[in-house]
Amino acid sequence: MCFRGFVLVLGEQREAVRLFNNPGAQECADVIMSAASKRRAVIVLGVCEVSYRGRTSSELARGERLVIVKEDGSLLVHRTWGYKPVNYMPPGAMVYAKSDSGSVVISAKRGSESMRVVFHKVYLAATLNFRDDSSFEQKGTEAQMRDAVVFYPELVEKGLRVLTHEFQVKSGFVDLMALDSRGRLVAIEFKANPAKTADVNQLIAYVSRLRALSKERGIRGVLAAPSINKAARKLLVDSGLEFKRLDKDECLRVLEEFKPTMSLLSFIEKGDEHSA
Amino acid sequence: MCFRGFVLVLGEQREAVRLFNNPGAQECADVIMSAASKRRAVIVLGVCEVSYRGRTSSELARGERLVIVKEDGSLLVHRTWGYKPVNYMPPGAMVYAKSDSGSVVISAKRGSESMRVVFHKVYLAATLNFRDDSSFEQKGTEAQMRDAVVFYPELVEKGLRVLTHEFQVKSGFVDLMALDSRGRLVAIEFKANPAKTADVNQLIAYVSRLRALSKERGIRGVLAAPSINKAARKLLVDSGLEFKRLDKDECLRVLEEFKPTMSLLSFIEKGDEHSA
DNA sequence: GCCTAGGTCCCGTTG
DNA sequence: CAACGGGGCCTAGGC
Repeated sequence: MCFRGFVLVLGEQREAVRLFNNPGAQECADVIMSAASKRRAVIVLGVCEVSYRGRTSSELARGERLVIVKEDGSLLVHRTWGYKPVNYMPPGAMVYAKSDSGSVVISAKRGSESMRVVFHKVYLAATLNFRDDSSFEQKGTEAQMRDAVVFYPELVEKGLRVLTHEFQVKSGFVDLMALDSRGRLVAIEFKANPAKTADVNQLIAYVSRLRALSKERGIRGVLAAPSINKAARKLLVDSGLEFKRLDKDECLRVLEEFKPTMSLLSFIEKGDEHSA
Repeated sequence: MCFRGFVLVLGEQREAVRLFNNPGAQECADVIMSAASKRRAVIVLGVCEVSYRGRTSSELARGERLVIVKEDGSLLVHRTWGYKPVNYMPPGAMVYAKSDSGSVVISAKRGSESMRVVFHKVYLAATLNFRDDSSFEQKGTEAQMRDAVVFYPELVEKGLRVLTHEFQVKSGFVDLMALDSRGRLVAIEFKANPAKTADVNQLIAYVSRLRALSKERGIRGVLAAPSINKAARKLLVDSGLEFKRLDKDECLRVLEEFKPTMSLLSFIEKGDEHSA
């Protein structure tokens, strides 16, 4: 069965998808421009080639691909394999489409970068009038590990008192500054993933900076992560720093437990802001 | 105009795209499973919710989205904005689809990670039988900058002689080792992008390692990049290291010029391998 | 605007 | 297999 050259409207109460089957070059360009003006996304399936000039430059010869023009100006060229788009523009690009001697030319500009997709044949174009206002909730991030320790410092060690977070030193930001039970400063760096040498280097830089600042020799550095690789552990220990295994799930349990308190705290903080 | 419930085949000589308009849950699941068995990509437009468990965990409530199931098992859930998929599985996932009480459930597993997309309504499914064997060529990478300097060391400075590249020290690999006109060792670190403090830290680690190894105090460290940010430059200079501006385009010109020589060299190297 | 750091980073390369 | 570094990284948050 092969139908050609008509438009389909899909969606029950509303026109969520409008399909253009085997559109001509001019029609396809019009569809893209019209969607862009209404801030709607478009997908295009067909035979194209792509060139990019900007941070590097690249050429992609003719092939069949899926192109997505999104409502924020991002532009993705996907092959039928691979996580990443083979070519793209991040959000914020100005996207234009025109017909040029039988081809559809989509060009995108963003600062000093530019991209050009030339479609020699378009099998299908579809404009998307999508509703999607759901929030995306994620659990188990590095920030949440840090929050868990703020609320329950014993996750790292007994007697720990939290001083501040995101403490700025010359070489960056220390995730958490605390005092241990013997009154020594502790710089804590959290990693949600197995700690690597780069993470240790980061902690080394922070602690050496802190030691330079305070002349206090007793400053401790703790790398808190679910695990640490061998080379990293050796470098850590050789540098006089410590590793503390911190389980993501345990952190999440703590956060769940402290949720009421957290809400209360956030209420109090807001109150302070008003009275300040 | 509103057509419902038929299949469309697009593509001139070949069935490049097969469209399923408003498919039922069972039909859609079958389409996905059949495409998976033939290693073909599928796109699905419709109303879905997504959950993910793995390195973190996430929930995405109901909304209209584009889902791409690729032939290598990667699975992307795209909203109508943003460069990145809101949920995804990288290549290598096992993807299954089934119909469950009127919904299409797509599940993907990959090691300890799993993802589940439930479509409450599918507007459109399309299987892609795409041909795309074009190579993707990119110019202006860090490796190419290094190669340019190997062939024309004067890009960094007069009288420089290249010794080796990717020289391993404890803290990593020095991009390029060379001797300057006065016989001093030079460690060169290339960056294709504006150099940051992290890059300087890397070079500091390398040079201090080299100095420890050779006891030679005259070892120089050079950071070669198109530009360097202020803080990084200060850290660099304070650490007794040097910055050399290296233009990407200039490097590319050099590579173009030396292309004949490079081919010759590669031929000779191959010959060496055979004779070795 | 720059800069810093996280990411379900992905991805290739190498030991 | 793990480990390491690059990426047109992208993205969020500070300043």
